[in-house]
Parts: sequence; C-alpha cells; structure tokens
Amino acid sequence: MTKSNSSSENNGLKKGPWTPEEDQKLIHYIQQHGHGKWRILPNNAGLKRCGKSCRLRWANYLRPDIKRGKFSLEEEKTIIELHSVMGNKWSTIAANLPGRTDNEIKNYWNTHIKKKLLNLGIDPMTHMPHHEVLQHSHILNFLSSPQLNYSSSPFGIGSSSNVGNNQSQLLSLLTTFLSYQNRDQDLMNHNFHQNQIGISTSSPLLQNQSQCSHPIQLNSIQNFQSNQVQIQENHQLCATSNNPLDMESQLMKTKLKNQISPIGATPFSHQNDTTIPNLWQYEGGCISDQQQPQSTSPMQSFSMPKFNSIVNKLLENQISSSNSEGMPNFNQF
DNA sequence: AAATTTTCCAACCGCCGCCGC
DNA sequence: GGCGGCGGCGGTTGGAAAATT
Repeated sequence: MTKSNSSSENNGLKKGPWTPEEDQKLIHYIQQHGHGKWRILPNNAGLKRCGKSCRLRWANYLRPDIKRGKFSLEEEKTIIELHSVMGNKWSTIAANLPGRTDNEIKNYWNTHIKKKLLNLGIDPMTHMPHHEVLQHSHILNFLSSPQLNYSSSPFGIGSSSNVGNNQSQLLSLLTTFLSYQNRDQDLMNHNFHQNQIGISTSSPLLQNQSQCSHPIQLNSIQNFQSNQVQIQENHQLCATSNNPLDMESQLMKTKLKNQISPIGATPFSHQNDTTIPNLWQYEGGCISDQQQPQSTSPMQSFSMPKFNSIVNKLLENQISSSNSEGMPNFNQF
C-alpha cells in the first residue's frame, strides 16, 4: 500500500505505512498540544517520522472530522462541476466538500470519475465531448488562418463579395455547429448527471440556458475565441478563491458566458432541453440527420453524414484546391 | 485453486509560495 | 531585495486487495 518498505528508514526516520501505535502517539500529542509546527512535532511526540509525514497522516487520515466511505452522488456531482471550472485544484475542491481531503478527491477523480467521463466520450480535462477537442483546435486554427480571406465580417452572410454564397454559409454553419456543440456540452453533462449519477433535479443554470429566448449573438470566431479566454480567466479567478460564494458567482458567470448563439442557424429541435439538436436550420436550408434533407435548394442543404464528412476532410487537411481568393472549394465534397 | 492482471489508495516526492529574518 | 525554513499542493508511486483468467 505504500511506496517504501515499512522497515525502510532515512536518516533514522521511518517511512512507509503507519502503525496503530504511531497513530495513537500522533493523536494523543495533537489532542494535548494541537497541531502546527510539524517540524518539531515528531520529536516532541516521540515519533521517528518527518514532520511532513505527520502532517499528511493527520490531514488525510487521523483528523476527527474526516468523512470516510463512498462518495455520495451529490459529492460526485459537485466534484465534476468544480473540476470543470477550476481543473486539478484539489485542495480548493476539497474546501467545498466538508470532511473530504484533497488526496481522497484526487484519488476518486483518477480512479472513478475520469473513467466514467472517458466512457461517455467526454474529455476529463476539458469536459468537452472527446472528439470535439481535436475538432475545435483544428477547425478554429483553420477558420482563423490567413488563407481564409474574410471581408469585414468573417462569417456574416451577405459579406460574400469575395466568397461564394454557399461557401460563406457553410463556414457560418460550421461555426454554428461547433459553437452549439460547445454549448451543448453542459446539456450532455446534465444528462450524464441524470443518467449516470441519478440526480433528478434540474440545474437552474441549465434551465436558464435552454430557455433563453434572446441568446447573446456570437458575431465572429474571434469573439468565440475571446470567450474561451474569458472562461479561462474565470477558471483562474475561481482557482484563487476558497470562498464558496465567490465560486458560485464565478460559476454563474462562466455559465452565462456559455449562453452563446451564433448567427446564421438555429438548432431545430433545441426546444427539448435534454436533446442534442439533430436538425440545423438556416435561411433556405438545413443540416439534417436524414439522408435527403428537405429544402428548396439542394445546394443549401446538407445531410448530417455529408456535413460530418466535410468536417472530417477539413481535419485531414484535404482541402487542397482553393479558388482565386484563397478560399477552399467546398464543391469538391 | 492458483496464477495473473487490474484496481485502488495511502504515502512519498519535488516544487512553489509565504513569511520572518 | 535576498535567503532559508516551513507548510501546502499536485503528481506519482508501489504494494495490498480485488477481479479475472
């Protein structure tokens, strides 16, 4: 159970697992004198351990207010939510889970929650659906690359003096699709909580999100990226705060920042707040999970498989032919 | 039942920031 | 401001326990 043999010693100091006798000595000393001054504590308590080892043993195991046993569903939910905001700040997360230690939470994350998220296709570090981590990084790089010679509005429909209208709309849709996928991350997490953890109550934050009738508009990919920067900044703010109220406030800000609806397209089935949209409408067309989406103009409609294949080809850097303006030629798909 | 593999978690290690001198 | 000691944090280890073959 330990890194070192229980009999191993270093400068006369014992390492390895603690014996009941050692535990008793430490508990007795701290009950009499309190903790702190860990460097001198072992000598005074008659322990052949380093101060650090004593502090760790007390903090992670012997402290009387430690809650042992399985994590509750509510605790698990809290860990996931806090981790999505502040990352591996185990001590800060532990400060919000009474009776739990940072070490315990870290272990529980690594052995249980991480696997659950991975099995659900969610990247445990970014809390995004796993395949999108790659999609986002590649496509965002591609869309913001100099070879895409945007006019004043990068994705504005109607700014197509240099760009074919279909291509402009497809770019708009790509942005739309990716942005909504980002937003739906919370819905997926929500479903995860409901289906895998068994939480039956809906988060007010999520309800607000799905019912928002006038969503903030995302005007450009640059705004989308700066939004990500803002979220990162919120993460850092949270990371420096141990105050649960501050943290709640920051969580709320982050959630609000995610209430983004890009221009150009509307997810048709999004009124059901637990359903990831499978039909995306925009002026004159749609992206559908059906093979033959209904539309007045076939050029303005894409089946979801076709749309996915376009995304995949973007990712594979297979857009080789460009027109004279440096735009990729989507007709090849 | 025995051997092997996987999982779990207590404990260690190294680094960093804070504080007093 | 520089230095050293201390406490705290996050990453990692390795052996016991559990699961699988």
